[in-house]
Amino acid sequence: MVYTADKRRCLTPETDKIQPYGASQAGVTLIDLQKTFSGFYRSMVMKPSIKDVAAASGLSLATVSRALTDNGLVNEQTRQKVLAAAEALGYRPNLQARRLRSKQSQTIGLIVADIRNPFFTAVSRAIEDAAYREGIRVLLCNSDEDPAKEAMYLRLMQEEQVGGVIFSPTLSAGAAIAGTTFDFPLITIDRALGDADCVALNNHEALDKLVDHLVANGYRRIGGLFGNTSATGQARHDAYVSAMHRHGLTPDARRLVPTMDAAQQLVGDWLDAGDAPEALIASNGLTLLGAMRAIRQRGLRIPDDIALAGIDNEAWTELVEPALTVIGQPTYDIGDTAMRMLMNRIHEPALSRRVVALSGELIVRDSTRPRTA
Amino acid sequence: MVYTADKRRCLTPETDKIQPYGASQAGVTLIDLQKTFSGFYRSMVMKPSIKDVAAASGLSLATVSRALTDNGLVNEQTRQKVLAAAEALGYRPNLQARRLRSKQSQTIGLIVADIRNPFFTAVSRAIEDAAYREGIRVLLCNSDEDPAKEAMYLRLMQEEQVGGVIFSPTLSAGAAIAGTTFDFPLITIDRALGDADCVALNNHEALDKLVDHLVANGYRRIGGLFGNTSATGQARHDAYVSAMHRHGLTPDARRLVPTMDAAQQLVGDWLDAGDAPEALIASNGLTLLGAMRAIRQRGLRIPDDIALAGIDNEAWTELVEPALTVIGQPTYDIGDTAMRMLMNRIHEPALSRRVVALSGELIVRDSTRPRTA
DNA sequence: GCGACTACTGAAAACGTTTTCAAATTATTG
DNA sequence: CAATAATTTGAAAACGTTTTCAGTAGTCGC
Repeated sequence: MVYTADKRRCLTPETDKIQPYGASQAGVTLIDLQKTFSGFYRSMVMKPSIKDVAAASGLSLATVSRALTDNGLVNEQTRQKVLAAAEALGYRPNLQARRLRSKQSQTIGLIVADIRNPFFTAVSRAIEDAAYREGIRVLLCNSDEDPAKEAMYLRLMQEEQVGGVIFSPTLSAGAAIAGTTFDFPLITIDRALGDADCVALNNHEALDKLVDHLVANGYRRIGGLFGNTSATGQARHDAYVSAMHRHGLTPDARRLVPTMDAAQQLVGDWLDAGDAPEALIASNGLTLLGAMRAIRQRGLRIPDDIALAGIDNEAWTELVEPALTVIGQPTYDIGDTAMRMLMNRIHEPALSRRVVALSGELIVRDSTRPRTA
Repeated sequence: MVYTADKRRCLTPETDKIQPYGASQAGVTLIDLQKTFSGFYRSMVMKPSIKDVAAASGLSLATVSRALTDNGLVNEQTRQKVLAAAEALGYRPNLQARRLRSKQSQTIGLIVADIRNPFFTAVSRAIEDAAYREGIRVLLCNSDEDPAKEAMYLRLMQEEQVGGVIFSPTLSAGAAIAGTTFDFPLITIDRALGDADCVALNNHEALDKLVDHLVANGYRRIGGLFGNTSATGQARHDAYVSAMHRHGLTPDARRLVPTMDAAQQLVGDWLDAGDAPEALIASNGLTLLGAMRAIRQRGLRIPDDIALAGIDNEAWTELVEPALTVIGQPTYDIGDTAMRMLMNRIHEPALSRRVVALSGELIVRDSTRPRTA
């Protein structure tokens, strides 16, 4: 039996009447026929189902199903027979049917702001490694920091009956999904959200390290650049302010949409205004990049005119001249931990909320050399 | 009715007997109970199905189904009634059931070598944008250039009944899947494979541009670094060789595993050996990075001691000192085109093979300044 | 007012599995 | 050896949809 997209058109009695064929133009009919007989990727034979395996092995559906999935509920000899028959027929399970019946999708969702952000790329790679190790699929979505998209994707995850979701929410996500309960556990990464488990950089410690380092190297007027779309921007901002106060210094923080262009614009204006700080901390890779470009654009020297440090140890930070001092995030660890926590919570839903703060590593490079002036 | 993971344990007669509870330690029993009554994310009521919507609206299953999916097969008034009922009940379709019955998974697969490679990140972002625009899910897999993983993921895609797969195969993939036919169309990106549609950079043109540019700037002894795991490495190598010959120059190409570390090692050895070329072309972002590091490590000046150019206009290439001359790949275009071709082929399976070569852009920067020596 | 068509609806089958329930067989125990 | 338990199997129900098929009501043209 041939299974093609247009099977109906060619095989059902309804279309054996003159009318449909007569009504269609010659060209269309031709294409239809080609489609029908093209063996390029549609196999010509019906794919074997568990039923066929049962018939071939002389056993019942139930037994075959058990042999193929369970472990130990079936006689080893029988199991081998089933496996052999399945192999011979080239049987492949239909995951949709399996999921429908078993109510287990073996799938998790991963909603990140933008996969092009190297931080998320690294994290998601870790998540995927862990997932596929456990035979779990990952559905990846980009929210673009857009609360509407976030809500849509969360709804989608419901429909997909995912077992859980790992998520980096925007600030507004909290309000948007407040009160909503999901059929799956939620683990947030990088940013906190409501009462969901969270794994993120230890922001307080990270900003402490950066400020301490800059102060130790003689900088006093230290400015900060923090994202205004995420709880993390907020957390880093607060940590920066308190670290500055601890040193008896006056914080000078600017909040912005965390994109390269916005940072370049903002830092440019800041520099042009003439009240530029002695050192600048950028709270993520993109804003650090924007800041660097703005400084370069104006022909200023780092760190002599202005020192620069940031968060996210991206490859380029080491290659630029001068190399940039950064806090390296344990990206792979974050993803791996998130996945572990998710698996754990799926099995033990009642655990109380856990927040894991992972330490970043201060990587000192030339952009924050001791102040000479 | 409560649906929890351990429903069976609490409700079936089998476990109402003393034995299981008696056998378990107190702690375990406690956790089980917590799980049962935890409303944290498992909703306490059964999710409404299409059946409930039918009951609520006083219509049949069939009509409700049609109202929810079809367009025009149902009276508009009826449709509104259904929609209202669905809304009131908070109905969400079960995608597994829908897919099982309709045999349409509305899902495509995306198998890339490594999502951490910015090239693939950019491409996959384009693919996902296009996919979600069409209401299609994307299943992302990293093959790590491992033919065994590739084969495994392709089999997985079969089981997922995906509508199609976009794939960046290794060189050996061809041999591995030769003769195999899939139930879905395959579009390869970046690299060719068998008779599958392909969309990639116009490698010949790209290498021509690079070599021409270097020659025009006075370089003669131009070395090349090319990956040995992909058809693309091969294609770029061949294009390089023919471009060199066209100029009457002797090619000096090295093949390697295309990773940063391997490139750094190889270029380091090359430099140490004393026969380093005047200019070096690296065939992708990772090898370019490795080459840059090796050159830096030895304190050599670019381009005075050795000029450097590559393929892939990654953000860092512009920021390093000196900025690097590269061929920028139309990454977003590649993904977008691949998706378009896939959709097209799903609808018209019989089309003959199409290979799309997109032009890259030569971005001239300081690393290939005219030769002064 | 009749036949033919159209627009709409519902009952029931189907999709390919897993799971339940009960039965049959074999092993274990006192 | 009888009684009980454990192991292994199969028939049939279930999962939540879409699709087929058939039917009913309304409309149109003559």
